[in-house]
Amino acid sequence: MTLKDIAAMAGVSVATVSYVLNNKDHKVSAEVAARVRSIMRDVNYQPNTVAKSLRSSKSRIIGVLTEDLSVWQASYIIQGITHYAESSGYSVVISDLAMKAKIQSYYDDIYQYRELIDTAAAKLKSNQVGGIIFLGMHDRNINGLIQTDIPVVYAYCSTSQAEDVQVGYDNREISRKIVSMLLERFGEAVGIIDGPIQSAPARLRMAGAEEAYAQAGMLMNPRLRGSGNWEYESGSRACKGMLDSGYPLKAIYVLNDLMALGAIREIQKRGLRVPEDIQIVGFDDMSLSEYVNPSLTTVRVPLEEIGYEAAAALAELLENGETQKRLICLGCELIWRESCPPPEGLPIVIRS
Amino acid sequence: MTLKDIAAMAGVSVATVSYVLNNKDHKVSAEVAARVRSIMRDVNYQPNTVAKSLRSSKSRIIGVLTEDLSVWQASYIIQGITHYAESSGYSVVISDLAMKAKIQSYYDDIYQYRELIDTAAAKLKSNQVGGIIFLGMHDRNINGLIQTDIPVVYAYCSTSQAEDVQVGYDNREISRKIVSMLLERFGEAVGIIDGPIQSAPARLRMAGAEEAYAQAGMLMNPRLRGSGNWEYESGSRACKGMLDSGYPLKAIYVLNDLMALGAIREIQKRGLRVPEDIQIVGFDDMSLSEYVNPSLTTVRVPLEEIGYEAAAALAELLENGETQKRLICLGCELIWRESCPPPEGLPIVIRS
DNA sequence: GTGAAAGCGCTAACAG
DNA sequence: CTGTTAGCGCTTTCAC
Repeated sequence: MTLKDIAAMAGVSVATVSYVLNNKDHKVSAEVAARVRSIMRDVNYQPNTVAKSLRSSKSRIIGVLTEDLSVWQASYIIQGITHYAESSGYSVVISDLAMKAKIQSYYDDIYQYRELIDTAAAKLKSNQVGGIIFLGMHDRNINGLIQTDIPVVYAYCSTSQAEDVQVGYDNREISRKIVSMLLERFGEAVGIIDGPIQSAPARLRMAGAEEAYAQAGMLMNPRLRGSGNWEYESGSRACKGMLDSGYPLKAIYVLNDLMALGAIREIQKRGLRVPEDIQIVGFDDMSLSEYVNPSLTTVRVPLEEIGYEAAAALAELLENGETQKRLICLGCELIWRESCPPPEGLPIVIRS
Repeated sequence: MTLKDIAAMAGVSVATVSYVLNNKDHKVSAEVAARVRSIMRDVNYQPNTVAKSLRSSKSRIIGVLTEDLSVWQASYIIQGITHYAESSGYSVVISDLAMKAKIQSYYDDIYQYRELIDTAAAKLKSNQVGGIIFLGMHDRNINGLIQTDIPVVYAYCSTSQAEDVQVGYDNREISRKIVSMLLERFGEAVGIIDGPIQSAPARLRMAGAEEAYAQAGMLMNPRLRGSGNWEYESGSRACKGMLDSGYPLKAIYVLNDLMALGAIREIQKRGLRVPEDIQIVGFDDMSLSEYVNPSLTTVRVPLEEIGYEAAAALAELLENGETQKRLICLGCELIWRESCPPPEGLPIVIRS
């Protein structure tokens, strides 16, 4: 079923049908438009978007380039992208670099990495995507890694190029608020488990924490500051160090949920209880953090919204050639659960 | 950069360039082919796949239609699909029904459901996908719900239409083996927490369990058989019922990880220990099941492989017009962890 | 072996 | 307002 068929059935030319299809109302009389439209509906006509974009050389296709599709955040972000796409007549094609499996130890081999990306971006382009949303694994800084002449939006990752449009979330402010709350309740007895030193989000979260200390006129006790690599075991280790230091410890802000679980395990291993003896706040709100024992108080990152906003920004770029929003920063929210119950039991809202 | 440009640079016609692009070796002399190829390489030529599929009216695009992208299994399966696609020159476009948010309580309103699917499938078709992989939420039976004239492969869901090609995993056999192992070790003191009655996989898992009982010449104690709705709370409830029955209980096979966590919580609440007092085996190997306390012994479903095989089957359908494999059933494996340690400490392999 | 040319389904001048 | 027409980049038949 093509434009031509519709045209024949309606007794008009293909041009006319094309006009009504594209809502060029001023080019076609109301009655003809109505007739054509009704025929389209009757035969359930679906325009061939491929031919359309071939001819008009502009496409309503969003390319999504993921560093690794299997990181748990990816599907939520992509759902946000498809949500926007479906509500705005875009379609989305996916390309997965599968970095975790492909380069593993070469993780820092920037050249191999660049080649992978270039190939994938080229393939995407040959599929006539109008632009690309790059979905990072969020730690690495991906300055200038993507070489292409179509618009790119960076989601859940960071670039330091000012002209890049990127959408992320507010690591710093939510951390400041959480640590403020913790300091107010537990004073000196607050610990922190940091992420890896190269991680941009970890640095931002620590900056927020330090701001909270400064505002409280307090100093961070270096013995109550551990550091991990985002993995479970490293959370246990860091927690062990803090516990062994002998300083009073009533609460720990752990910069991700996995390390928080590791920390909880270490605490419980020593016969201490969470939250009665030590409270724990994590970061990420992974899907199971609600179901562990004790359930985890943690920061929910607006993943779906990140995807949605990234798609919206790309669409704007595609349609207007530019965006105002270069740096979209979305707010997070603390989700109160058992590992750190809200003060006095009333769940005050902590949100950035 | 188009075929025409390449042709001009090589001093040949577009037809010739097209021949070498498509490796029609017998239609073009070796030297011309070599010259053209080197030019293509020099200018980094990327054929326009859209124009290609428009002209040849066959596409190397796989449409993935997900019932809900945010269920945790989806991203692994899709990674399998993209893995196959990338290694075989296909691209993949995604459409998400987002059923969880869109129809919620209308979950069983088959008509609204069908309309959603039809719309999505039509959109996919208008994007010129060659075929569709339908990614189910796995419980529902989706007989004849997809109406389209392009090939469809059903992944992680079930159809009872014999002519449909579907790829799933072996619920029954792995369950039989697990329950056999449990009966051998704990005799009468084995409980089971079932899934919802309408669930096809739950029925298969129960069938495997019953087979194990039959082979052992034993009968399932109805008081040690609970039933849930896959959710955490229902696992606690079912476990409570079994514990309250007063029958000796040394191990429970819980048909998914979430309910298994609920069951563990109930057990611990009563001051009993897992695995010392009661052992637990789950099903799914969700990403966090490794990190809960105690870590969960559970069944790993070959999600990536399901995606890969589904894509391979679709590709075969697209390229040959048919497949031998109508019903691809992949094996699962029991992952030994703390909640049910391997007998005698040596991790025997239980795999279907 | 190679090339000219028709046309996939659609858009957008341009002419009427 | 409506129709004619020339392509978008590519494949493929048919003639040379």
